[in-house]
Amino acid sequence: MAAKTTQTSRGEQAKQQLLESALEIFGKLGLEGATTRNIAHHAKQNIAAIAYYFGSKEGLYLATAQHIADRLKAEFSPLVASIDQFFSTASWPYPQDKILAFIHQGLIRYNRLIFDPNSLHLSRIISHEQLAPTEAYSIIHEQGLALVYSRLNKLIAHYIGADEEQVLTQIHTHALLGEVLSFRLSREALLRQTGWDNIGTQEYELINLVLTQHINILLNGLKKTYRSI
Amino acid sequence: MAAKTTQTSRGEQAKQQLLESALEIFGKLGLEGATTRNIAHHAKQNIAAIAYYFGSKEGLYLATAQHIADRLKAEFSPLVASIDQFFSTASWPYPQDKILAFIHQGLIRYNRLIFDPNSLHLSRIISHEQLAPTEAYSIIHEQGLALVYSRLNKLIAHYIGADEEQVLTQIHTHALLGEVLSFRLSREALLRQTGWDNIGTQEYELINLVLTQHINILLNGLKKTYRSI
DNA sequence: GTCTATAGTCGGATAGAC
DNA sequence: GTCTATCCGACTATAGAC
Repeated sequence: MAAKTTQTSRGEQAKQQLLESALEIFGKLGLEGATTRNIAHHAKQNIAAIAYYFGSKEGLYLATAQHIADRLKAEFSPLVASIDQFFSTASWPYPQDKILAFIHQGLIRYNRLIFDPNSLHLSRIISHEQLAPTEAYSIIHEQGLALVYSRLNKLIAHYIGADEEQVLTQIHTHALLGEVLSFRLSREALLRQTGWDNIGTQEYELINLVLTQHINILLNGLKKTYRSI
Repeated sequence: MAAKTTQTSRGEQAKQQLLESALEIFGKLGLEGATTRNIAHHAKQNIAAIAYYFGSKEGLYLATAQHIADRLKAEFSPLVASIDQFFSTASWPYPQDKILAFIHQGLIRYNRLIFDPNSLHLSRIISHEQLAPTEAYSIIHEQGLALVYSRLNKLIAHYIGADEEQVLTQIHTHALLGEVLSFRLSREALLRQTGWDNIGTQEYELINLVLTQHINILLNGLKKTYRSI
């Protein structure tokens, strides 16, 4: 039994290492660019292990997508839970300052995730999938991104006084989230224009400052527009 | 001489067709995913033609980047020229409504370019390069994107009353441009959240409407902030 | 369960015919 | 200048030893 435990845990460990290396190397090189040799070598496992544990390169890629979805869920579920609780316990009209605080928390947490060195590869893969969606995108979106999008959209709708079901409202939400994402997705352009050679703590703080300001200006501006209708 | 002209033009045509196919296929599949066989076949040329005209697959990729930079230049140089002329002929304080109009023109033109079916592959390659920059990104940025970024930044600085050299100002510019880009870069997320199955004319108009509104709210909000300092 | 050796496939580049 | 045929390297997947 001791032997079995050791073997099982060794297998588990091999799987974990393969997954983490896959995250990194798929992130850097994309599905096509990455090779199973490369991933196996980086994970200090032999090439056959990938076929054994994940069936194929594709299987490993999908497992990586599931891993990303799980990470997103873990990262946002506490916030999502407290937002859901807020809406189910607070009574209408919901306190506006509380709603605004939730929106800030959500977007700032998104921004932090994006630049967290431990999650860098994660956002690379998500971006790749946005550009050229495969089956993996469904996993990531439905189990991960959609959580954040829908809550953020609901919060924004209630703050500016719009209908959360309306497409126009969803576009507002998308645009706002786009501000956050642009710092990751157009990272290279940002670096060149600012002359930065990296986005470290200082740069991150500046970005956060600007984002916070933009969120306030935009949401309060939209609120006025919707009120006046 | 007639023969020579014919041959030259045939060669030119082959080069052009290869370039256009490369744009499309590199855009769809990325540098790694695309194959020279695929590109040559799509261009109705033989495989050896790529090596002959562009030296290698890499050479073709760089030529594609140059092609993109040229397209960007062609698309924006009239606007850039009139902006430069505006700043050199108008006297301080520059008429604010004129500046705002230029900003709208720039961003809306950017948005149009992004969704123009003829330019779709172009923005795909740019996005790929933002995620994993190669030598090609330098060509695209320095000869194409930087033109737009710098003029837009100058306009925004003058409108909100900030210093165009300041990093903070550049971050404002980046965030604003990010709103536009997000509709392309996070296209898949947008489609899923709105339930759209494509971004056609109607959807494009809605996006434009929201963008225009956001630009006005944000810039006027920032203007107040900077005034009050 | 784990690993090595290899089969089978495909892609980029090139030699040489026309 | 243009094209076909082919080489060589690299990749995924698998068969079979341990």
